[in-house]
Amino acid sequence: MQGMTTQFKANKTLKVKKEVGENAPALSDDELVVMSVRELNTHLRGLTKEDVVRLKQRRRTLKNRGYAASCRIKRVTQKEELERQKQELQHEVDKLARENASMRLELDALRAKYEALQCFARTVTCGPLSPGKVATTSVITIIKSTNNHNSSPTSFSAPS
Amino acid sequence: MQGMTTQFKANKTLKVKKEVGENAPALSDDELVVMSVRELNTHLRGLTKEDVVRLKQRRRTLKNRGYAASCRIKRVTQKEELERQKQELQHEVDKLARENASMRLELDALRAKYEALQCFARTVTCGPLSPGKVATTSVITIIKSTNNHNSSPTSFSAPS
DNA sequence: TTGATCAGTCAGCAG
DNA sequence: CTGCTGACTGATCAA
Repeated sequence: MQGMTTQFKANKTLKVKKEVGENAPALSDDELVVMSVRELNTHLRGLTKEDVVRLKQRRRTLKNRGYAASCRIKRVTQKEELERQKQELQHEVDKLARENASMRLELDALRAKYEALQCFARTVTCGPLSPGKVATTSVITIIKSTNNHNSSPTSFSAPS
Repeated sequence: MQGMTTQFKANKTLKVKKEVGENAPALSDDELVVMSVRELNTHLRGLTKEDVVRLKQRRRTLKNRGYAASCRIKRVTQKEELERQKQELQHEVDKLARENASMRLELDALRAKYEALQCFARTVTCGPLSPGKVATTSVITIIKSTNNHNSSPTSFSAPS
Protein backbone atom coordinates (compact mmCIF):
# COMPACT_ATOMS: atom_id res chain seq x y z
CA MET A 1 0.00 0.00 0.00
CA GLN A 2 3.03 2.24 0.04
CA GLY A 3 4.59 1.04 -3.17
CA MET A 4 3.67 4.17 -5.05
CA THR A 5 5.27 6.52 -2.55
CA THR A 6 8.72 5.02 -2.41
CA GLN A 7 10.45 7.17 -4.97
CA PHE A 8 9.55 10.81 -4.74
CA LYS A 9 11.17 11.56 -1.41
CA ALA A 10 14.27 9.55 -2.07
CA ASN A 11 14.95 11.72 -5.09
CA LYS A 12 15.11 14.76 -2.85
CA THR A 13 18.53 13.86 -1.55
CA LEU A 14 19.64 11.17 -3.96
CA LYS A 15 18.85 12.11 -7.52
CA VAL A 16 21.56 10.74 -9.72
CA LYS A 17 23.60 7.76 -8.68
CA LYS A 18 24.23 5.58 -11.75
CA GLU A 19 24.27 5.67 -15.53
CA VAL A 20 27.80 7.02 -15.24
CA GLY A 21 29.38 3.61 -15.65
CA GLU A 22 29.15 1.39 -18.67
CA ASN A 23 27.25 -1.68 -17.47
CA ALA A 24 24.50 -1.43 -14.89
CA PRO A 25 20.81 -1.12 -15.87
CA ALA A 26 20.61 1.80 -13.46
CA LEU A 27 19.26 -0.29 -10.61
CA SER A 28 16.97 2.06 -8.90
CA ASP A 29 14.32 1.18 -6.41
CA ASP A 30 13.04 -1.84 -4.55
CA GLU A 31 15.68 -3.99 -6.26
CA LEU A 32 18.39 -2.40 -4.18
CA VAL A 33 16.65 -3.05 -0.89
CA VAL A 34 16.02 -6.70 -1.72
CA MET A 35 19.58 -7.32 -2.86
CA SER A 36 22.01 -9.04 -0.52
CA VAL A 37 25.36 -7.48 0.28
CA ARG A 38 27.15 -9.93 -1.98
CA GLU A 39 24.78 -9.25 -4.86
CA LEU A 40 25.29 -5.55 -4.28
CA ASN A 41 29.05 -5.88 -4.58
CA THR A 42 28.52 -7.45 -7.99
CA HIS A 43 26.91 -4.24 -9.18
CA LEU A 44 29.69 -2.19 -7.62
CA ARG A 45 32.39 -3.09 -10.13
CA GLY A 46 33.26 0.01 -12.05
CA LEU A 47 32.04 2.75 -9.77
CA THR A 48 33.53 5.76 -8.09
CA LYS A 49 34.24 5.31 -4.38
CA GLU A 50 31.89 8.19 -3.84
CA ASP A 51 29.15 6.49 -5.83
CA VAL A 52 29.65 3.30 -3.86
CA VAL A 53 29.17 5.18 -0.62
CA ARG A 54 26.14 6.95 -2.03
CA LEU A 55 24.62 3.67 -3.17
CA LYS A 56 25.17 1.98 0.17
CA GLN A 57 23.67 4.94 1.94
CA ARG A 58 20.62 4.80 -0.29
CA ARG A 59 20.31 1.10 0.46
CA ARG A 60 20.44 1.86 4.16
CA THR A 61 17.80 4.57 3.79
CA LEU A 62 15.50 2.27 1.86
CA LYS A 63 15.98 -0.39 4.51
CA ASN A 64 15.18 2.14 7.21
CA ARG A 65 12.02 3.07 5.36
CA GLY A 66 10.95 -0.53 5.59
CA TYR A 67 11.91 -0.78 9.25
CA ALA A 68 9.84 2.29 10.04
CA ALA A 69 6.87 0.78 8.25
CA SER A 70 7.26 -2.47 10.20
CA CYS A 71 7.45 -0.46 13.38
CA ARG A 72 4.18 1.32 12.64
CA ILE A 73 2.44 -1.89 11.64
CA LYS A 74 3.65 -3.57 14.81
CA ARG A 75 2.33 -0.65 16.82
CA VAL A 76 -1.21 -0.86 15.48
CA THR A 77 -1.14 -4.66 15.67
CA GLN A 78 -0.24 -4.57 19.34
CA LYS A 79 -2.96 -2.02 19.98
CA GLU A 80 -5.55 -4.19 18.25
CA GLU A 81 -4.31 -7.18 20.23
CA LEU A 82 -4.74 -5.29 23.49
CA GLU A 83 -8.28 -4.29 22.55
CA ARG A 84 -9.07 -7.86 21.58
CA GLN A 85 -7.82 -9.21 24.91
CA LYS A 86 -9.79 -6.52 26.68
CA GLN A 87 -13.00 -7.57 24.96
CA GLU A 88 -12.28 -11.20 25.71
CA LEU A 89 -11.89 -10.41 29.40
CA GLN A 90 -15.07 -8.34 29.34
CA HIS A 91 -16.97 -11.31 27.94
CA GLU A 92 -15.52 -13.53 30.62
CA VAL A 93 -16.59 -11.07 33.28
CA ASP A 94 -20.12 -11.07 31.89
CA LYS A 95 -20.24 -14.83 31.77
CA LEU A 96 -18.98 -15.22 35.33
CA ALA A 97 -21.37 -12.55 36.56
CA ARG A 98 -24.30 -14.38 34.99
CA GLU A 99 -23.19 -17.66 36.49
CA ASN A 100 -22.79 -15.93 39.80
CA ALA A 101 -26.26 -14.42 39.81
CA SER A 102 -27.76 -17.70 38.76
CA MET A 103 -25.97 -19.60 41.49
CA ARG A 104 -26.94 -17.02 44.04
CA LEU A 105 -30.58 -17.53 43.11
CA GLU A 106 -30.23 -21.27 43.30
CA LEU A 107 -28.47 -20.99 46.62
CA ASP A 108 -31.14 -18.74 48.09
CA ALA A 109 -33.90 -21.02 46.88
CA LEU A 110 -32.17 -24.07 48.28
CA ARG A 111 -31.58 -22.29 51.57
CA ALA A 112 -35.28 -21.47 51.82
CA LYS A 113 -36.28 -25.03 51.04
CA TYR A 114 -33.70 -26.31 53.49
CA GLU A 115 -34.97 -24.09 56.26
CA ALA A 116 -38.54 -25.14 55.64
CA LEU A 117 -37.58 -28.77 55.74
CA GLN A 118 -35.47 -28.16 58.83
CA CYS A 119 -38.42 -26.47 60.48
CA PHE A 120 -40.56 -29.46 59.68
CA ALA A 121 -37.90 -31.83 60.99
CA ARG A 122 -37.79 -29.97 64.27
CA THR A 123 -41.55 -30.16 64.52
CA VAL A 124 -41.45 -33.87 63.94
CA THR A 125 -38.52 -34.74 66.18
CA CYS A 126 -39.05 -32.29 69.02
CA GLY A 127 -42.80 -32.11 68.61
CA PRO A 128 -45.58 -33.90 70.47
CA LEU A 129 -44.81 -37.32 69.03
CA SER A 130 -41.75 -39.59 68.98
CA PRO A 131 -38.96 -37.43 70.51
CA GLY A 132 -36.18 -39.92 69.80
CA LYS A 133 -36.64 -42.54 67.14
CA VAL A 134 -34.69 -43.65 64.08
CA ALA A 135 -31.90 -41.57 62.51
CA THR A 136 -32.57 -38.58 64.70
CA THR A 137 -28.88 -38.16 65.34
CA SER A 138 -28.07 -37.10 61.81
CA VAL A 139 -30.79 -34.51 61.86
CA ILE A 140 -29.55 -33.15 65.12
CA THR A 141 -26.13 -32.83 63.58
CA ILE A 142 -27.56 -31.02 60.60
CA ILE A 143 -29.58 -28.68 62.73
CA LYS A 144 -26.63 -27.86 64.93
CA SER A 145 -24.26 -27.21 62.06
CA THR A 146 -26.84 -24.96 60.49
CA ASN A 147 -25.82 -22.06 62.67
CA ASN A 148 -22.34 -22.14 61.20
CA HIS A 149 -23.74 -21.69 57.73
CA ASN A 150 -26.37 -19.10 58.49
CA SER A 151 -23.66 -16.92 59.96
CA SER A 152 -22.17 -16.19 56.58
CA PRO A 153 -24.93 -14.91 54.35
CA THR A 154 -23.05 -11.68 53.76
CA SER A 155 -20.17 -13.39 52.04
CA PHE A 156 -21.51 -12.54 48.59
CA SER A 157 -23.85 -9.70 49.31
CA ALA A 158 -21.41 -7.07 48.10
CA PRO A 159 -20.31 -7.76 44.54
CA SER A 160 -19.44 -4.05 44.23
CA MET B 1 12.87 17.04 28.34
CA GLN B 2 13.40 18.29 24.80
CA GLY B 3 14.19 21.86 25.59
CA MET B 4 17.87 21.51 24.81
CA THR B 5 17.36 20.09 21.35
CA THR B 6 15.17 22.77 19.87
CA GLN B 7 17.79 24.89 18.22
CA PHE B 8 20.40 22.96 16.35
CA LYS B 9 18.22 21.49 13.64
CA ALA B 10 16.20 24.60 13.03
CA ASN B 11 19.40 26.40 12.18
CA LYS B 12 20.02 24.01 9.35
CA THR B 13 17.47 25.72 7.10
CA LEU B 14 16.97 29.00 8.88
CA LYS B 15 20.25 30.50 9.99
CA VAL B 16 19.88 34.24 9.87
CA LYS B 17 16.48 35.84 10.07
CA LYS B 18 16.77 38.99 12.11
CA GLU B 19 19.26 41.58 13.27
CA VAL B 20 18.76 43.24 9.91
CA GLY B 21 16.15 45.64 11.23
CA GLU B 22 16.60 48.23 13.90
CA ASN B 23 14.56 46.97 16.85
CA ALA B 24 14.05 43.27 17.55
CA PRO B 25 16.19 41.39 20.10
CA ALA B 26 16.64 38.61 17.53
CA LEU B 27 13.80 36.50 18.83
CA SER B 28 14.99 33.04 18.34
CA ASP B 29 13.57 29.92 19.86
CA ASP B 30 10.75 28.93 22.18
CA GLU B 31 9.61 32.54 22.29
CA LEU B 32 8.43 32.30 18.72
CA VAL B 33 6.34 29.21 19.32
CA VAL B 34 4.65 30.69 22.38
CA MET B 35 3.89 34.00 20.67
CA SER B 36 0.40 34.65 19.38
CA VAL B 37 -0.15 35.72 15.78
CA ARG B 38 -0.81 39.30 16.84
CA GLU B 39 2.35 39.40 18.94
CA LEU B 40 4.24 37.99 16.00
CA ASN B 41 3.02 40.74 13.70
CA THR B 42 4.44 43.26 16.18
CA HIS B 43 7.89 41.81 15.58
CA LEU B 44 7.32 41.82 11.84
CA ARG B 45 7.53 45.59 11.33
CA GLY B 46 10.60 46.31 9.30
CA LEU B 47 11.29 42.97 7.62
CA THR B 48 11.66 41.72 4.11
CA LYS B 49 8.63 39.86 2.76
CA GLU B 50 10.94 36.92 2.34
CA ASP B 51 12.04 37.09 5.97
CA VAL B 52 8.44 37.25 7.09
CA VAL B 53 7.65 34.08 5.19
CA ARG B 54 10.76 32.43 6.57
CA LEU B 55 9.84 33.38 10.12
CA LYS B 56 6.28 32.15 9.79
CA GLN B 57 7.53 28.88 8.36
CA ARG B 58 9.91 28.47 11.26
CA ARG B 59 7.04 29.10 13.64
CA ARG B 60 5.02 26.44 11.88
CA THR B 61 7.92 23.99 12.10
CA LEU B 62 8.41 24.63 15.80
CA LYS B 63 4.69 24.16 16.35
CA ASN B 64 4.80 20.90 14.42
CA ARG B 65 7.63 19.71 16.62
CA GLY B 66 5.38 20.19 19.62
CA TYR B 67 2.44 18.54 17.89
CA ALA B 68 4.53 15.50 17.11
CA ALA B 69 5.58 15.25 20.74
CA SER B 70 1.97 15.53 21.88
CA CYS B 71 0.98 12.87 19.41
CA ARG B 72 3.59 10.45 20.78
CA ILE B 73 2.67 11.16 24.37
CA LYS B 74 -0.98 10.60 23.57
CA ARG B 75 -0.11 7.32 21.90
CA VAL B 76 1.74 5.88 24.88
CA THR B 77 -0.89 7.24 27.26
CA GLN B 78 -3.65 5.46 25.41
CA LYS B 79 -1.63 2.27 25.36
CA GLU B 80 -1.06 2.46 29.10
CA GLU B 81 -4.74 3.15 29.61
CA LEU B 82 -5.63 0.04 27.62
CA GLU B 83 -3.25 -2.05 29.68
CA ARG B 84 -4.66 -0.61 32.88
CA GLN B 85 -8.22 -1.45 31.87
CA LYS B 86 -7.08 -4.91 30.88
CA GLN B 87 -5.56 -5.52 34.32
CA GLU B 88 -8.68 -4.18 35.99
CA LEU B 89 -10.81 -6.63 34.05
CA GLN B 90 -8.42 -9.44 34.89
CA HIS B 91 -8.76 -8.67 38.58
CA GLU B 92 -12.52 -8.63 38.23
CA VAL B 93 -12.41 -12.01 36.52
CA ASP B 94 -10.31 -13.41 39.36
CA LYS B 95 -12.64 -12.01 41.97
CA LEU B 96 -15.75 -13.38 40.27
CA ALA B 97 -14.07 -16.76 39.77
CA ARG B 98 -13.24 -16.93 43.46
CA GLU B 99 -16.78 -15.99 44.41
CA ASN B 100 -18.03 -18.56 41.97
CA ALA B 101 -15.93 -21.38 43.36
CA SER B 102 -16.88 -20.45 46.90
CA MET B 103 -20.56 -20.40 46.07
CA ARG B 104 -20.29 -23.68 44.24
CA LEU B 105 -18.78 -25.24 47.35
CA GLU B 106 -21.46 -23.77 49.55
CA LEU B 107 -24.14 -24.94 47.16
CA ASP B 108 -22.80 -28.48 47.05
CA ALA B 109 -22.55 -28.61 50.82
CA LEU B 110 -26.06 -27.30 51.24
CA ARG B 111 -27.34 -29.76 48.66
CA ALA B 112 -25.77 -32.61 50.56
CA LYS B 113 -27.24 -31.43 53.83
CA TYR B 114 -30.60 -30.91 52.20
CA GLU B 115 -30.61 -34.39 50.75
CA ALA B 116 -29.70 -35.91 54.10
CA LEU B 117 -32.46 -34.01 55.83
CA GLN B 118 -34.86 -34.91 53.04
CA CYS B 119 -33.94 -38.54 53.46
CA PHE B 120 -34.64 -38.29 57.16
CA ALA B 121 -37.94 -36.56 56.49
CA ARG B 122 -38.99 -39.38 54.21
CA THR B 123 -38.06 -41.91 56.86
CA VAL B 124 -40.11 -40.09 59.43
CA THR B 125 -43.17 -39.37 57.30
CA CYS B 126 -43.32 -42.54 55.23
CA GLY B 127 -41.74 -44.78 57.81
CA PRO B 128 -43.27 -47.13 60.39
CA LEU B 129 -44.71 -44.36 62.53
CA SER B 130 -47.11 -41.46 61.92
CA PRO B 131 -47.69 -41.57 58.11
CA GLY B 132 -49.60 -38.27 58.01
CA LYS B 133 -49.35 -35.80 60.81
CA VAL B 134 -48.69 -32.08 61.11
CA ALA B 135 -47.19 -30.00 58.25
CA THR B 136 -46.53 -33.04 56.15
CA THR B 137 -47.98 -31.30 53.11
CA SER B 138 -45.17 -28.79 52.86
CA VAL B 139 -42.56 -31.51 53.05
CA ILE B 140 -44.29 -33.46 50.36
CA THR B 141 -44.17 -30.35 48.20
CA ILE B 142 -40.50 -29.90 48.87
CA ILE B 143 -39.70 -33.50 48.16
CA LYS B 144 -41.66 -33.44 44.93
CA SER B 145 -40.15 -30.21 43.71
CA THR B 146 -36.72 -31.61 44.46
CA ASN B 147 -36.72 -33.50 41.20
CA ASN B 148 -37.03 -30.27 39.29
CA HIS B 149 -33.91 -28.95 40.92
CA ASN B 150 -31.82 -32.08 40.79
CA SER B 151 -32.39 -32.19 37.06
CA SER B 152 -30.10 -29.22 36.54
CA PRO B 153 -26.83 -30.03 38.25
CA THR B 154 -24.92 -29.60 34.99
CA SER B 155 -25.79 -25.94 34.70
CA PHE B 156 -22.48 -24.85 36.16
CA SER B 157 -20.37 -27.94 35.80
CA ALA B 158 -18.57 -26.60 32.72
CA PRO B 159 -16.91 -23.28 33.51
CA SER B 160 -14.66 -23.94 30.51
C1' DT C 1 25.88 -4.91 9.75
C1' DT C 2 21.00 -5.29 10.67
C1' DG C 3 16.74 -4.25 12.74
C1' DA C 4 14.11 -1.35 15.85
C1' DT C 5 12.83 2.85 17.86
C1' DC C 6 12.95 7.94 18.83
C1' DA C 7 12.56 12.69 17.63
C1' DG C 8 12.10 15.96 14.02
C1' DT C 9 10.25 17.17 9.50
C1' DC C 10 6.83 17.58 5.93
C1' DA C 11 2.40 16.49 3.57
C1' DG C 12 -2.22 16.52 3.97
C1' DC C 13 -6.56 16.39 6.26
C1' DA C 14 -10.14 18.30 9.51
C1' DG C 15 -12.14 21.85 12.21
C1' DC D 1 -4.56 29.00 10.50
C1' DT D 2 -4.28 25.30 14.14
C1' DG D 3 -3.73 20.76 15.55
C1' DC D 4 -3.10 16.01 14.49
C1' DT D 5 -1.32 12.01 12.30
C1' DG D 6 1.04 9.03 8.62
C1' DA D 7 5.26 8.49 6.38
C1' DC D 8 10.15 9.39 5.80
C1' DT D 9 14.69 10.35 7.63
C1' DG D 10 18.94 10.38 10.48
C1' DA D 11 20.69 9.21 14.96
C1' DT D 12 21.35 5.77 18.12
C1' DC D 13 20.98 1.46 20.61
C1' DA D 14 21.12 -3.66 20.84
C1' DA D 15 22.22 -8.10 19.02
